[in-house]
Amino acid sequence: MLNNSQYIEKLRSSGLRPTKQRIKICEVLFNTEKTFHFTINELVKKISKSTNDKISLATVYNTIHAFKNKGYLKEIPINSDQSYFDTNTSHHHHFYDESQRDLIDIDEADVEPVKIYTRIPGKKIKSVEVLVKVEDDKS
Amino acid sequence: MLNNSQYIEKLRSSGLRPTKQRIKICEVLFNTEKTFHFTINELVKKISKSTNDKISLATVYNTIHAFKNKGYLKEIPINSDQSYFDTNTSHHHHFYDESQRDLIDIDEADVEPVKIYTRIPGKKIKSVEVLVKVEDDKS
DNA sequence: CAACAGTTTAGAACAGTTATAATGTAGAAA
DNA sequence: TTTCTACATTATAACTGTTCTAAACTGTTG
Ligand SMILES: [Mn+2]
Ligand SMILES: [Mn+2]
Ligand SMILES: [Zn+2]
Ligand SMILES: [Zn+2]
Repeated sequence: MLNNSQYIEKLRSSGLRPTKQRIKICEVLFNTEKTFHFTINELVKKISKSTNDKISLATVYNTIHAFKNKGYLKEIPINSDQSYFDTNTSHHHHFYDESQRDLIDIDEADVEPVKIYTRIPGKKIKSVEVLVKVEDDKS
Repeated sequence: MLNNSQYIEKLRSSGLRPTKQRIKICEVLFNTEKTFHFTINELVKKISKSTNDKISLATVYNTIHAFKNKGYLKEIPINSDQSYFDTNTSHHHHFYDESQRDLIDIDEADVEPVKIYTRIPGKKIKSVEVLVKVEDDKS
């Protein structure tokens, strides 16, 4: 739940001018009670529903990538079909429901911190992500 | 390190007839000292190097997918650029070197088993995968 | 060996993503 | 406020990895 001047700040700090298209994208992404996961296609649909103006795909991709680079969005690797993004940028893990093709957050407190007893010389750890794939109980 | 009759068995049990193209693919995949990770593109290059016959892309994709479905290969979710596969089908985790775009196995013994204290009603866990992204130490 | 079901293949089609270049606009300067 | 310019938007083309197609080919079975 943010107001316009906060969107403008988010855009400026991502190196983007605050245009009306980008502010609309911000509203859809950040003016929500809860964080959520999305594909670009789903986001574009959400945007069309919430405005009469049409925003081009290129603008959506550009804005999403700028936010991702700035750390205002995370990309979640699921498979190679399409990109999944997350408006929850805190450190957390995921269930992936393969039947529903649905990503679900796992609260940080619900996962024992992952301990890794080996390193790669000359490399430092950037992130540790756990993906728990689930399916219908009966199947 | 397997012999031809073992490849034939792998193919048959995957629902595929043992043709010479598919046996060549088996050799490249399974006739190695160590397991390895690959993209389809890398695999096709490896195949061309090890034979004079050309094997079509469609045959490679079909065979890889049959092996994946049967569990003789695993797909590792990294990003949406392309699919990464693994001839190591045992339960293990990965480092992903973002500078080198390189996947590296983490030995099962080098990761504390991941404990998850929450479940999704009606769903059962299919897999738990840890991806540790690393980058050059200086950067 | 004949017959057929399954296989290979080149290339087309497709989907997601990125690039292009003409037109439009935000914001700064005058 | 008007003018100017760097940056943004857009439609659409290009690109890339993957899947599909349909004709030619081959392994297998009788
Ligand atoms: Mn996939
Ligand atoms: Mn990506
Ligand atoms: Zn999440
Ligand atoms: Zn591996």
